[in-house]
Amino acid sequence: MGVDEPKKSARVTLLDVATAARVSTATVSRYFNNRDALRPETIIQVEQAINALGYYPDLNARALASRRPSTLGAIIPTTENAIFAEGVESMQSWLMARDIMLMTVSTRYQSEVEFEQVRRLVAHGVGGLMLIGNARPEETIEFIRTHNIPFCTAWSFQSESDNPQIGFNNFAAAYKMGERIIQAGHTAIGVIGGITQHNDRATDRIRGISQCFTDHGFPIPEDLIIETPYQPEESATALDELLTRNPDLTVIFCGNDVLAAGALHRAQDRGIDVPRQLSITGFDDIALAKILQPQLTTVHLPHRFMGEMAAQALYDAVINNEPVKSLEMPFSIRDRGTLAVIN
Amino acid sequence: MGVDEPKKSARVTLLDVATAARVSTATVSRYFNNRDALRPETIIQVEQAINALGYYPDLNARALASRRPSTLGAIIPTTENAIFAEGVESMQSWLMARDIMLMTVSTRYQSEVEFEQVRRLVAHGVGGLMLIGNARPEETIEFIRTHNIPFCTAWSFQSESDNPQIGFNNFAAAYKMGERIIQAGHTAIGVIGGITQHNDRATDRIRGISQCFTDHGFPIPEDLIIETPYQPEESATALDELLTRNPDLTVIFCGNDVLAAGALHRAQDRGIDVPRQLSITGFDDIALAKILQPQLTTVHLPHRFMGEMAAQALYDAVINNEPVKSLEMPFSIRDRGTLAVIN
DNA sequence: AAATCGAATGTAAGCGATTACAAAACTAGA
DNA sequence: TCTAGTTTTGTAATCGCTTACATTCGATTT
Repeated sequence: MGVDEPKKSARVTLLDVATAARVSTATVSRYFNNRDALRPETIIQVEQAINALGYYPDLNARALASRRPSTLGAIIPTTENAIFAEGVESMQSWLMARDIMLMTVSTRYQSEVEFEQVRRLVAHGVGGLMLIGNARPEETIEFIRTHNIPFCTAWSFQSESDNPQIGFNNFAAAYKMGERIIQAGHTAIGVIGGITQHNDRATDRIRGISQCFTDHGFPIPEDLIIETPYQPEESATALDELLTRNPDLTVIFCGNDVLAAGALHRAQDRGIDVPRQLSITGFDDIALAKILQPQLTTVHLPHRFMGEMAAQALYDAVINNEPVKSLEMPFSIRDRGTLAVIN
Repeated sequence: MGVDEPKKSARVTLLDVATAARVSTATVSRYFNNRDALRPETIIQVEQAINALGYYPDLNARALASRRPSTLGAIIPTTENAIFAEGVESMQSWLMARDIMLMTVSTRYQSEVEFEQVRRLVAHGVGGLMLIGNARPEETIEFIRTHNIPFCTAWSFQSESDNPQIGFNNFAAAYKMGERIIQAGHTAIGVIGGITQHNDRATDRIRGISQCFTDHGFPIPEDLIIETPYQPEESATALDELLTRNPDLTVIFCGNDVLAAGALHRAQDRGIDVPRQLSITGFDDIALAKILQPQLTTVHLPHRFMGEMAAQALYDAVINNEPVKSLEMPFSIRDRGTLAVIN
């Protein structure tokens, strides 16, 4: 280690590169943003200086000067639920390839904090925002609109909403699952759904299954629909309750896979054979669905793909100034081991 | 809506506030950064202007001007594993309360890309960096050190490493679990671990259990230690293999809970009673551990707490210029239903 | 009333980039 | 050779903020 080593390695700036390459800062900047405007020899000169100095641009400074943001934001309920974790992960990797960073924060299902998080993300300069679902106080969207920042909602697609949405129709998916269940011969159903307050996905799923059973002549009694937090223990308790209210239930529709896991677990604890004596259906098709025993019959959703699409939509909006375009994602039923055919 | 509404809401800047409050920009800046230096009346003036205009600071510009970063970075293997997802989530929320954003990216276990991600995060101006584990090419740490940015590694604590670490001793934890297993009367053990290449956690866990059994006089034959990716199906296959190689195994030590779930699942598929005929242990204590049937006996680790500590360590380093201090986290065994006492 | 001094505020130079606009260097055509 | 028209490069303002330094303002001291 020499004595004359720089102690505090000050940042290598554009100016340093320019000086070393004997050109102006504008030229170096062009090297990154408008290379075609440069003579080949100049390009080489600059390139050498960059390599020699180990320069890389300060993306924040660039964002400031160019008025073109270098980050996007995503606000999700929780990373604990793999569907969101996977979704933002694929957003992230799609965006990173384009030199955009994603800032992810989670509300942990405290919807009151979402607005504050929007503010913070905007203060941090995000050029676009992804939120989950459409259920929220108006002022949040208003704030975003006022500040003129592109956004979309995801994991939900509701024709009645005028937000740009990259999501799927939870109502339809639940309805579809209902049809499967009815086809399999079930009429006595119990429902364990997520908390519907401030959660349009949970709401639509419950609405979907209810509507389906009503349409087919088996309206579900109100007391056979229970809302619980997305935790296995809660769901287990709910199952007990449901079975108390109607011991003849042959199937439990669960609002997501975690809930289904809890119900399955409890059923097995009670010595109930799933699916022979009781069928259980899930929703989301997270990895867990295939780990459970028997494997869960559930609604498959393209979470990763959806994340990527959201990233793309936001990117196009932010970088190319296009309006954010909505996109309805497909869903499908994964028939596995927890839905039995009866008659 | 009126005609004279501002079409493109240009950003409200410090200058706007200053003008409105009839003070200089420096004064407004002081309102945020050095309020004590202001006369009470001035504070009120500025406050009113801020509220009237709905101003909030541009954190990137602030970072640029103050040379004090407003973001930290975290690079994790995957969000698919809840331990990391939870960890970064708690980092994030701890930091957000302090006006710092966390940029999280995942390598998806492709360790080659980590270096590139470090570069990108640094380009995006992160003031500090958290990496997972200590196994990586030297140049990565070298790069970080050269650029003088504080960092720590996490989820691993190795006395032999000189990285600042916020983690736990994987070796010791596995060793401890080994002692439990031996206490329970087992001597014929099989191991299903994660891929050890570029993964010191996986490595140390396997080393720990091996060393323990060796120390107690039951060295584990090499062919009874299998490495597989962290996926239930892989683990299931590994279990089959293990049982082929030695049908008399009474216990399987798994490198994490997902692996344990896969093994458990397969064992049950084969009609093996867990734990009566075969015990299985996990590692990490993720939510899944309690969903499984029977519930998993596993090593409990304070993932969220660890994330918070890492955030704190980095924060102190970045904001207060302290050196990053290491911290060894505790672990404990959660005795649940998959480890049986035999003979 | 003048001098002194600390507190409160203002001025203006950056931070590291981008980008109008201007200037210089080429290229071709006459 | 000179001029007009393109390319290529440079100059300098700007993005929104912080902060060293200078200035002003009062209150206190003499």
